[in-house]
Amino acid sequence: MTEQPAPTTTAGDPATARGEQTRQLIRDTAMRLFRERGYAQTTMRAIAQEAGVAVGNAYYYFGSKDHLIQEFYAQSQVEHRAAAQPVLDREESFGARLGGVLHAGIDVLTPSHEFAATFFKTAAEPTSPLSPFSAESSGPREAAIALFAEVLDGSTAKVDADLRPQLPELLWLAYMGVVLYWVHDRSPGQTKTRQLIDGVVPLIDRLTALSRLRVLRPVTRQVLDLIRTLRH
Amino acid sequence: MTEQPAPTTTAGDPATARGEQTRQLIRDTAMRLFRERGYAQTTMRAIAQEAGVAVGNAYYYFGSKDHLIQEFYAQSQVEHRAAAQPVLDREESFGARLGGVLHAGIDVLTPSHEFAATFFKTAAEPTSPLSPFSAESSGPREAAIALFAEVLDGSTAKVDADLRPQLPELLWLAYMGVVLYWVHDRSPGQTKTRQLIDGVVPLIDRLTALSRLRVLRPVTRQVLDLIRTLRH
DNA sequence: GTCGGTAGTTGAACGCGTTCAAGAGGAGCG
DNA sequence: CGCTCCTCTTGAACGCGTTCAACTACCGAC
Repeated sequence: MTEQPAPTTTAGDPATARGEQTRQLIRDTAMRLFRERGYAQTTMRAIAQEAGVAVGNAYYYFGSKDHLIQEFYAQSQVEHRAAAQPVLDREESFGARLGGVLHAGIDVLTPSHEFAATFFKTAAEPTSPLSPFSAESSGPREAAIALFAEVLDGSTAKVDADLRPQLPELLWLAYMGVVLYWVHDRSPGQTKTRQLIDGVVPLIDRLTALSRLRVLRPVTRQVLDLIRTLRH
Repeated sequence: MTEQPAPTTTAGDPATARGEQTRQLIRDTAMRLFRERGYAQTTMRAIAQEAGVAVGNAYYYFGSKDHLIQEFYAQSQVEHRAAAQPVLDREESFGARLGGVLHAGIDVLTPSHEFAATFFKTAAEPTSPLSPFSAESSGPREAAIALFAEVLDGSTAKVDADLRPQLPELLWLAYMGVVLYWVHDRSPGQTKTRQLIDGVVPLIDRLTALSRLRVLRPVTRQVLDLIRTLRH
């Protein structure tokens, strides 16, 4: 408000237009209210009022109330990546890296558990741009998959050569499963989800190791063939 | 309307009260409109108008628009059970029984693919009574699990003794996974889902058989322990 | 028969997400 | 300085799901 207009761009961001401040203001206000009151209890009118703009103005920047969720989604992914860094620096074994990264993901999401629960409803709709499988979410999704590629690449694990290129995406899928469980997890502090991670990580560790075993080779092939078939 | 009141009950149904006809009328009208126009495009006003009742009357029988979905859910389960009967009568091998029952489930759902897609959004919300894991859905859920128990019991399959009691619920869970894939399946006629079933059934078949193998015994135990831990 | 109570029914009203025609503000140009 | 154009902003209005106070119809009791 009292700030001078700043000649065309504020920082090194080339996308910064005139209304960029308003965009961020609305986004931040929305995120705060979502966390404070929950998704359903936060009205677009309340967001606009708290941000000091008109209702329609929010719709100039965000196509719908649901689109505000996508901001949360993208933001969480960035925080997840940052929270995972120490783990990736510290750990060498596949299991420790995977477990650490999964726990880091839940760490980041934990403050928003209640709110995230209601928003996953929207994310589950296939036609929604919010679906983690949708084209609109490809940015955060690929960043997440890349994170799991780092988990694998930096580890000492030995994996079946055919399985290896598919594994990062499968790990991401497993992470989505963990998040799905977490969303439904009613246990205090979501302890069960932590147990799920601690239980499923050695399992994945073991299975990836076993994938090189001769007896299981046909099964491994069967799985990989199926995945290739179902690829879009 | 022109029907005589019928002394307290119509048939052998003890729950048949005065308004039971209205209830069924509203439900059937809603189901029809959902299929014709989709969930979001069907308004409560339209349902009421087509059924020839007031809007508020629909809310006397169904707590919300979402609750109408639960009717669909329950109805689908009954149809699934009926469609599975021939398979259970005919097939003896575990794989054929499981595959047949999974295909039967998708068969039943297929006419409602578009509508079901939007309604799964609501089902995914943990707080919703529509969630397949919720207490309110326990009826259809347990019926579905019982169906998969029949798949197993009537088959010639030999399964690890510790795994066996858990398997029906796991198979139901796998079915939920298939349905989740089906909901997102954009391929014409949902062919990919059919491929998923055909691919995943021999896999499950193989894995259950392998569960008795000595090398895999520790893994089997690990999985079962985890499941027991995560049970509510 | 009539009278009370419950089950069933009504539709106007509320708050919500969303739309849109109208306007405000500033940059570039003559 | 005035004009134009484009970005940004406004708030009333729309249709939706949902609520609720009021009303009606019918059954059992007396």
